[in-house]
Amino acid sequence: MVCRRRPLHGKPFRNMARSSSSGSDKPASGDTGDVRRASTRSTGSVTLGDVAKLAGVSPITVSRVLNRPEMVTADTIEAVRRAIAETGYVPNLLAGGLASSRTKLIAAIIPTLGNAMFIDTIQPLNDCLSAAGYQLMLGLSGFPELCEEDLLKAILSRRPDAIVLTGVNHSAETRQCLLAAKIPVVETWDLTATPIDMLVGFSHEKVGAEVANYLFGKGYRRFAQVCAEDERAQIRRRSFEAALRDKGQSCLSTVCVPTPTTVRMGREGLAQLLAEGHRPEVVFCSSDVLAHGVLAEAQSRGLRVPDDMAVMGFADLDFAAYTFPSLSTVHVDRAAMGRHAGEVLLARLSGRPVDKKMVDIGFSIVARASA
Amino acid sequence: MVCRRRPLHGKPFRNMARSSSSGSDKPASGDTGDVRRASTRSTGSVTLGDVAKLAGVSPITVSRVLNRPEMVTADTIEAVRRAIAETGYVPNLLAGGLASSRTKLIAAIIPTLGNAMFIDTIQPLNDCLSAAGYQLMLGLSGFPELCEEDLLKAILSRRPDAIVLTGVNHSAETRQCLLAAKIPVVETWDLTATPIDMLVGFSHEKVGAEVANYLFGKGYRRFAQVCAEDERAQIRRRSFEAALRDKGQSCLSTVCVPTPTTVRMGREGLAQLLAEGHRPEVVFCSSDVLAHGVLAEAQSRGLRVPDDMAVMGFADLDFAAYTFPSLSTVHVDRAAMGRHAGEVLLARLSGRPVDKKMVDIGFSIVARASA
DNA sequence: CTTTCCGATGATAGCGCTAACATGCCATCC
DNA sequence: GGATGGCATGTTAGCGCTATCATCGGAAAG
Repeated sequence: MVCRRRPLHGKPFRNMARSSSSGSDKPASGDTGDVRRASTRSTGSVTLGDVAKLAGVSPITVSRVLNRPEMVTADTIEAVRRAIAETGYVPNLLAGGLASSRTKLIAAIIPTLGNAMFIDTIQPLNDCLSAAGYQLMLGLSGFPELCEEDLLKAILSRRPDAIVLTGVNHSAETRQCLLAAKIPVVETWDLTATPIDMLVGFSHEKVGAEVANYLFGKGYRRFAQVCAEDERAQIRRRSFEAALRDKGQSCLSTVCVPTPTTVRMGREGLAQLLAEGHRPEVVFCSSDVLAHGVLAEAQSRGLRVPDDMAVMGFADLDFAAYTFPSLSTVHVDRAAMGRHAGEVLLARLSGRPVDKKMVDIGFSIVARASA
Repeated sequence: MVCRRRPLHGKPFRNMARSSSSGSDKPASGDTGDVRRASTRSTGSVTLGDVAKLAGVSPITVSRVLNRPEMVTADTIEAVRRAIAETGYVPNLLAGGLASSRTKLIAAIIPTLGNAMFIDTIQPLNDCLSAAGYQLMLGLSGFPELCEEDLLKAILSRRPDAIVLTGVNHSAETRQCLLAAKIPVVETWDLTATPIDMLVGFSHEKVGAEVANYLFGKGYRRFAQVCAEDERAQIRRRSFEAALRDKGQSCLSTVCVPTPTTVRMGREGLAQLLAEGHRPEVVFCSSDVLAHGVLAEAQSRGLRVPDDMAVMGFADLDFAAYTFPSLSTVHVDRAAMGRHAGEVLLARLSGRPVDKKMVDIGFSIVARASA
């Protein structure tokens, strides 16, 4: 049943004798009595060597079956596969990565899991990478970009083959670490003239300006905002205000809320605006989640949306088209960002050239019922 | 300025000579000319040995400064820290993990990132673990539990120190792998009489039954459901129906939708129920997201909630209290599940005994405006 | 003053894997 | 028929780190 291997090259199969010094070693009395002296450090788990012994080949051949099967004949593969199944061997990627300097690990740093925006980028990134045999490791920076460097070092200590970052503002030390690691880097969710390596994002400045244009064009004049404290949201907010000024308008008031944003913050944000005595015709929110809260608060007060007050969101999250009334927002192709990041990384890692190192995926205003 | 180390024990400091065979090695001519002959495989990055040389100590001492500083005197630590900063050394956890069989990596498998329920468990788990110096690695199984085993093997090949699973239904092979890995395991989000190792969850059967009791008690009689196809949702659904039967009632209709659930599916689910000619008094949804969609669809049709139709959700996601009308639902302390999982793992990993290997964290009905 | 012990540090030998080169076999070529 | 080359496989030597035990100097004990 078991495919017995011929003794290749007439040499008796002998391996795993790693104990004695590399010079002339006096063989153990029986020669075949190659008793693997249980090292004090042995972990006891099945190793590639165990599989090799069972299959009657050398360890490197097992390694090849797993990593470069095209180098091995069909029946060797068969014998090795059988041995792997029989032993329940699970490769040790720590050892493999250490030896080859390739870990098949790609890290992505996002601010939080609590924001569906980033998740929608990560999911396709993960799909793309795992299809190519890479594993994605997520790092959560928490929004304050303070400890990004520590997180990065923790991640780099696992020697990922590449890394995906959210945002483009990184400390000098962070850039330094990344450069020193000499691995492909993709920054996402924003644009900059000075990317570390590769980049896929869109202009938050333009978003703010275009939203201002859109709302102004629809005839709204009394503007307010509920805006998250995160960096990119603040960029949108400022360019929104700047664009209004260009039209001789201004923003009545802006309520700032912490990140990640919640529906509750949206409700309380509108409540605060109204409590301050403002009666905005339209509220621009830095996320659809906030917009949803504003919508709920408006309804609970009997305000009709958009007639009494219009609401504009950002991101076009999956629910935006299905709230009542449906949410006008800014569509960002988050999945495309993730896919693109995955593709350029895979290209780099397989040695293919990457033509466009910087990609602006743009955005579009989605006019629905709420504004 | 630099704290020069005395030559301990009068021996000249000599290390990193790893090239020649272990037997008698003829020293390079000048003795001090210990030129590190660039190996063909050298990765070029800063190693612990480089730091050691700069600090004037042995590599193992640097290792101790990083991992067990209590074994090292204050000024040695100081010298090593300085050398680390100067060289920009980033430890290689592949090598460290390989040597010590401890990776400081903990893996968690969840079905999807698209469901806020699981995220809310993962976030506190992550916080808890990273505070203890562990890193969390997420694995996404996708809902069909088909390839869980492959994912698990990919994860185990990185030799995590422990693993967190979602759900309790695992294939025989999966259990086998886990047992063979000999690491702590926590199953979450469900209960079972036969956990692999440790467990923290709640009874989905009881949820279904109690929701039936609650809604029946409020006087509703015409029941319908919109229910995700996932395993645990189906358990809730069946026990909901069983409990209704016990009261001589029945469920008019159940619309099943794929996972992860979206607001859209909720809207379409209610639309389908109504199109089929049902006029339920209350709709029990397998997630708050679906419930939110049902709410929106009801509003868009001018149905008053809960007067014309009541809606019940599940999970008590962060928005549930802030929709309009606010959502009656089943509260599950997802964060506590994550914290608990983290705590028992950390206890195990630090050798402390875990008294309660199985924990039922329970749930509670939250009566708000919608039902 | 010697012995004992302890705390700080070092030398050695792997952890399990793969890069790089070596080897043997066979088919092909002149 | 020997040289040539290509292919499948094997041997050797690390990858960078830590477990383990050895060692050393000095404090405590006798």
